Amino acid sequence: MSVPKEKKRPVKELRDQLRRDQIVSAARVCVVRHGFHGASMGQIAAEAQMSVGQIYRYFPSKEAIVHAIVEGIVARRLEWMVDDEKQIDFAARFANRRHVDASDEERCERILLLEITAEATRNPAVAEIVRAADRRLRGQAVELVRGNYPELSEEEAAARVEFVTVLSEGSAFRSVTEQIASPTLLEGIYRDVLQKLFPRMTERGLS
Amino acid sequence: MSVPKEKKRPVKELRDQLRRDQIVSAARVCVVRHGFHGASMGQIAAEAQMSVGQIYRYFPSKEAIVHAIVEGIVARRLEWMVDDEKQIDFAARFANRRHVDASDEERCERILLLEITAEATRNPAVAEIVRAADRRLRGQAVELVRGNYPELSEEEAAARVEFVTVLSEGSAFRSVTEQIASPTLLEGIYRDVLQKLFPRMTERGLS
DNA sequence: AACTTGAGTGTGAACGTTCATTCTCAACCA
DNA sequence: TGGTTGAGAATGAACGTTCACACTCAAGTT
Repeated sequence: MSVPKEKKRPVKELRDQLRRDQIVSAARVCVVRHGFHGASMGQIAAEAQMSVGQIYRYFPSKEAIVHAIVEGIVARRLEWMVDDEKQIDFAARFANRRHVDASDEERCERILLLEITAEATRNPAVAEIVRAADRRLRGQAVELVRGNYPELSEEEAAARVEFVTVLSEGSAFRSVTEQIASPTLLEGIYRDVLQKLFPRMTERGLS
Repeated sequence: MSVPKEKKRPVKELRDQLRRDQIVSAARVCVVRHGFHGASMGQIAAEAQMSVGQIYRYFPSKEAIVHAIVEGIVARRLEWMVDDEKQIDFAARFANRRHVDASDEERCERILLLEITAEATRNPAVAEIVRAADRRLRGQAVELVRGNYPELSEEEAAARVEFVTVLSEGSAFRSVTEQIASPTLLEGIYRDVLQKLFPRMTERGLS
């Protein structure tokens, strides 16, 4: 009885994972459209092109889907920072990121981050996921900075990282509402500020 | 028949306004606790210590209450900036605002702003209220800056204002989740950056 | 002074929906 | 045939909203 299982499990699990991805992806669309509480299972099912009951075969509850979305977002933020090819570039990249008319995908990520932050203020489980990711992200960033700027104390590095994070999230959140100021000038300011915080960065980073 | 009415109208309208304030205030509490979609009329009524039906005497719908909350927040942001006693001080004040453990009231305002920004990404009416307030706020700030820094072009002033706004909203949003970095160091960075953008500010502003 | 009136103020049950979740049952492989 | 996969009806709770009905109280009528 165990032999056939061993043979079939891998393909089944792969398929299941694909299905879960499909559901999460559909849920993301619905959440962007209607918010965490506004997105109904019916809408998610329709978007995923399957029946409601089907979804419950892969997720125990709506809450679990929400968690999956949250985990996906924070995971992407982590790897986005880590695999940025050249270490400290992330700061420069962020400076440029803004105002170049973002792809739909990027816009969704920002809206979802907004939604998640709001949800984290009242949903302890979500808050914990966000906090955990935040800690890892921060730790990694501080390590990176200290590698490039050994003269900085850990505290100083942490403060600068926090500042850049504020800049990053602030610009992300503002970019989902209105945007008027000249991108060129604004980018100049970002560059100046980041240059001041990370002097050796721009030599490589802004190419 | 008209004489008694004329005598009673003012007091009635005052009382009605008080009532509306009471409802909005209760709704704010519920929205902070459960989000715009999560807050139910029943909860709001309980919080306001009146029956559900009573609320509908003062507001035509839940949506109307949401609008009232949004308008309250953006109005407060506007006047908060305007009546800041000394013009450009708002930037300095913002630099200090962070990390001094905020009052509950301030925390609520931030969470609501978060909620509103999220709602604005999908509710056109809310989006328009936010946009309108944003335009007024930005206009006012740019005017202020140009008064103090006539050497700046309007575009340059607008870009600096936008940057400060990003900083302000970014710090507000981040302060509702986790906060680790040293407040002192972080404040130093804020000060440096703002000093660079508004050189004549700190002489007065940070006292 | 006692009574009637009627508008204003209040309640909470009821309505029609919609929600998340569960259940049923047919179709389909092996 | 037995286990998996599919759809979608059933369920009960909760939602926003409405409504019928009570209470209050000052003005008007005897």
